[in-house]
Amino acid sequence: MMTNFVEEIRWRGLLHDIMPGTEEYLLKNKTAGYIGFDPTADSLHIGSLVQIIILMHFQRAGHSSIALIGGATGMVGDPSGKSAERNLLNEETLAKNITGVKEQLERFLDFDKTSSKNPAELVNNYDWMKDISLIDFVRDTGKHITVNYMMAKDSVKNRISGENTEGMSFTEFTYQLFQGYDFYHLYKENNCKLQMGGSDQWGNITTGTELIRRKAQGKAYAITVPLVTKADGTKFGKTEGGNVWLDAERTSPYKFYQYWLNSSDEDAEKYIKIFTFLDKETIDALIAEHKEAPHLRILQKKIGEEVTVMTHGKEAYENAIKASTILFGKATSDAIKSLDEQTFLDVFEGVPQAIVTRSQIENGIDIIAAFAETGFLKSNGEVRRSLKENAISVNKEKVKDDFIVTTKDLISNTYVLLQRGKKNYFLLKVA
RNA sequence: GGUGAGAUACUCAAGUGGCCAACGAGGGCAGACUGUAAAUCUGCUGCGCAAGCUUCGAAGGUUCGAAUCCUUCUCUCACCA
Repeated sequence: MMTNFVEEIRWRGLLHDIMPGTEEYLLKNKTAGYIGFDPTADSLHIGSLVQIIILMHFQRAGHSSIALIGGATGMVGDPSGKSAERNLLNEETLAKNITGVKEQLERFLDFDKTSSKNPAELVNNYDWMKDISLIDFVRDTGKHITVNYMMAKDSVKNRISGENTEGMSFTEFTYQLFQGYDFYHLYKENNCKLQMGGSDQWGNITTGTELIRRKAQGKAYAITVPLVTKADGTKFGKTEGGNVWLDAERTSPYKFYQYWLNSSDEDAEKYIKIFTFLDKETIDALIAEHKEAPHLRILQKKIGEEVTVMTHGKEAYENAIKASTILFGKATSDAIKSLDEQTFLDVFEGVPQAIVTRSQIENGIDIIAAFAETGFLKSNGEVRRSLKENAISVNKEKVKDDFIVTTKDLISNTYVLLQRGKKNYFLLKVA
């Protein structure tokens, strides 16, 4: 049984553009739809999460979702939304990226043919592109699309006219034909009638529907989703530390959770619709509740929970909560010492460290030396100043200038947590 | 190639012989407040506990004393060609 996929993404604010007739067609026919993922890195980031979620909705609505990995198109480079020529990836990197992206998609989409009634499918366009010769491609595909048509696309226009004099290589110009061919291929082989993607993909997608119309006299559909934005105008999915990745190695579950938790109220109302699968009533209730008591940040916590559990699993989510409580709550040094070493390291992943010897700590390290000589703070004077400001903590407890760091302060018998202010952490590690 | 202007701390920018570790603004950091937010208020922002030490494009020089005057060099900008 199919549900109204278009209506579902519409109320969630996930519908940017839709080809006329798409909604009606999807209501009457079970079909397949696809979204392409370019393997530009060995992990996807939360920007791609939107596309993944669209595929999940599509699958839930009773259709078949196809995730396409751009093994071939990734070698060409999509000019959409780019003002300058892209660097090409070498094959080795590309292979590694494809593997990484594949693994991540599997966490979200059900590809299992035995358990699922309408399993999702994972395809790599390299599989069919690699065997097409240039002559075949030019004769069989290129013949159907005019250069005039291709030139009219924004992604091309922006690069060959106006202010931008950088120009565009033939390689990138060809990209839309590659993507169009993918759609044609899936249309023929997988009964795929719909391509979805970010709003910048509209041009590339319609090249595909055009190709299908001319080459196969068929009708195919297109839907694009809006770019996720932040109310303050900064880029979604970026922190000072860089992208927020879906890979736990690159962005720890703790940081991942924190990213959502730190959403502004305004963004949170949008995000809960986009990134969670909660139904409308639940979301409306949560929004109302949040407005009553904004300081409790009900929305942010819920989004954090849903998305973190979906991406990293329940256990990782609970650890993230525990870590957050310790870092930002009124944690005592006892609570910190109660952490097992792994959780402790996860929480303080990326925190700078310095090595001290066991004998040093057994003799006791003067608080000024502990902060200055380890390189945490720049000078003794800075430590003294911070002490005066009451900004120095050891294991989450404020200390005075006569404090001596000794073995009793060790966590897991190995670490001492130094802190200046609320957000600057530093670890002493006993070697 | 010619002429002129300039180079001061993270950034902008005062200072034109001693009162200059150098006004002010922004930024940054911290404290209070708060929702791990924003706004606001307060403090700090070369090293040193201090005496003091090292800083104003670089190197020399004048002077009791130089960011400030002189010489050379490097770089930047403007105008001319």
